[in-house]
Amino acid sequence: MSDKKQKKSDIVSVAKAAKVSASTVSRYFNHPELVKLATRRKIDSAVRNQGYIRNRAAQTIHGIRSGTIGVLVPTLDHAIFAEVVQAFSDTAAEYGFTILLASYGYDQKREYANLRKLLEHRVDGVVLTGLEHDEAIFQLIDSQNIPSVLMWNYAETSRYPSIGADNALAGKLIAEHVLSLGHRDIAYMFPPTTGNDRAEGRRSSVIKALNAAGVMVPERWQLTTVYSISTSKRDTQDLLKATQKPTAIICGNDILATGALYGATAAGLSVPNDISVAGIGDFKGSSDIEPALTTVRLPAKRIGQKAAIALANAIVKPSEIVTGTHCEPELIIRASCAQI
Amino acid sequence: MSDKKQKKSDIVSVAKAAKVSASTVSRYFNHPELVKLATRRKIDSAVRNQGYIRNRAAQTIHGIRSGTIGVLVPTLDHAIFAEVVQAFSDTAAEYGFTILLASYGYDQKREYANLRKLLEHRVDGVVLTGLEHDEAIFQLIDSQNIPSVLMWNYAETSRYPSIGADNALAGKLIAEHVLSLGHRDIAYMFPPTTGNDRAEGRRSSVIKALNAAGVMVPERWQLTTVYSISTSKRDTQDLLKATQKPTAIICGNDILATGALYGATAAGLSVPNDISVAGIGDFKGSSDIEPALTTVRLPAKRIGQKAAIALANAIVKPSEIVTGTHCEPELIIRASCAQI
DNA sequence: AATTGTTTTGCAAATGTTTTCATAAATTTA
DNA sequence: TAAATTTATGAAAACATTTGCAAAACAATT
Repeated sequence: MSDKKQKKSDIVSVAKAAKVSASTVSRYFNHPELVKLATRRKIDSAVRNQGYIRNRAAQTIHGIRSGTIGVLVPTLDHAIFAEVVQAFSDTAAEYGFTILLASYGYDQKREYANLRKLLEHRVDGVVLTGLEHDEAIFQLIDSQNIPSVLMWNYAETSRYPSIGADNALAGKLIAEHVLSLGHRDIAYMFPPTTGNDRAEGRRSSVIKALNAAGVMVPERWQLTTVYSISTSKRDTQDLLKATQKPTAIICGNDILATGALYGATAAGLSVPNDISVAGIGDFKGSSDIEPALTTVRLPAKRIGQKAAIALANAIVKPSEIVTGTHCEPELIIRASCAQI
Repeated sequence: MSDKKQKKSDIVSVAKAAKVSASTVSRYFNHPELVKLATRRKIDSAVRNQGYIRNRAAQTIHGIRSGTIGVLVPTLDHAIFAEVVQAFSDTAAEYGFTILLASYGYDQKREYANLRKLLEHRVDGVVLTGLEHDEAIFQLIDSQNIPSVLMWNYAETSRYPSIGADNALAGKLIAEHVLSLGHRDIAYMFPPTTGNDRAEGRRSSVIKALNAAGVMVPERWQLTTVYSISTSKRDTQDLLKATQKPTAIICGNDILATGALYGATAAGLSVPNDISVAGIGDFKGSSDIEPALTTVRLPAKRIGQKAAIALANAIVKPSEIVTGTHCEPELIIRASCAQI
């Protein structure tokens, strides 16, 4: 139809067509109240039949905001991160921002490289996942002085404002719940915690709570298992082959807990009669599984939303200081844990 | 440390520090082989201690590639899309591209608006999810003539090259498998199919295969259920309250199938002895659930990778034509379906 | 040492916008 | 109706780069 001369249309070609100057067209987009209604209409139709699309890059060059936010996550392959990113992206979109996404697979080198890429694109702000990052990462962000927030975890004294749940608290909640049911022979299973301060926070607080109650977990019952149902199922089965069995198993996340549940069942034990299983996270299927999983809810959606709001505000009004927000984890008691 | 004068450093300040011209610095980045080793080193150190980060926006303005790819997905909240995006993003990153992500929640209006945003950022290419999209979307992409691919679904005659699985084939595979086990009283459960050509393709081909075998599914057994384990569990329970029960239930995806499994169990039936349950997708947990789910594998990871490769190539060598790729769905026989 | 060829470099124009400042047009006031 | 305001528009500079072209530097050949 309006192929014109194959030339991509720019602001001046629109201006020509509307018989106004480029400045006016620019104003039409950025400060429409400054241009007369009649002119506005002329421009409007010119824009339309040229199929003109503004070039964000050209504005960005002026130090104007790029309208993008950089999001750095370890992986999208864990439902919980996908959920948090989804919520973040939806909310950021309401503020007119588009998401520049990079994942680094828990690899600090890649995280740094990805951050650089995002900065090359002049993102208006960045979100990192978790509290702890390579010092180089913080320095890089500082040097560019753009707003940034840490999401997923919360701590009062984080390097940047953090919006998330206190993982240590989550660990404490579930450990104390299991203890309160009378369990003393307790195993636990966590993912590898290198470069993963979420998991580490949960783990150490679970241990602390258990120790505080005088419960020492024998080494055989301290499992480290990659994030995968099948692996945790297998590891649980192995664990339960021994004659000495724990009466409860606390898992670092609901994926592991799901695997543990299956593993226990496969080992011929009944949950929660023979053994209790607890998770952390309250993932999507956790309430529907049989038996429904006792866990601690980490409000992923809320975290994503709040993080987006905080960052968008920080970008729009750079003067106001952003503060972190604690999205409280919540103990969710279901059927997979029982009184001993 | 090297705060300099708080001024963000640009190519000329680097040039000054290295005592060369801006052009040389530009070449240092884009065509390093054109600059002498000694000069390269001078520039290198200037870049380092100024903490200079290139401005992609300023290059993009020259019609040079922006180094970004726009990814449009309905939502990240379905594990399967998260997985495909993750694979896409990883592979695209290997080619030096960063992902500009937008999700539209199956809303065509939002999909169009998001696409416009991506184009404003001058993405070098776009990926859409699924084969069918509003005509306006195709027109918009055409008008910008940038390469684009459709991922997730495959069809030989799609509007743009498609990289994905043939959903109709997936539906056929599972339906014929269930039929081959001798089932004739078959129920099915699909998500709402408006704006979701994946689900629609599966649904109609399941129906076709059943009809071809002379099986008519009574209206009561044709369920439409939103993507959620709890809903599908409830719907399944309701379905199984009637005295007339199907001997098998075919589900449009593994989430629904998981719910169906739980629902059947909750209704006091044993899977697969009393009733068989089949899914489509082979999601992460599907092999670990008890009983393990019979399903059709849609190779999400492979699809994401191949789509990224195809698009990256299309961007880098615009002359070569991109062709679609069929990533074959594969029947995965596990324990949830049995001979009648 | 002069000539030729090659490799490096710098200058200046170009890219698509926004914005400041000045001017023109429209509106209000006297 | 002229002067004073206010509102709308345009010209040109600015933004951070890239690139074509030409000059400079260096190396190789006579």
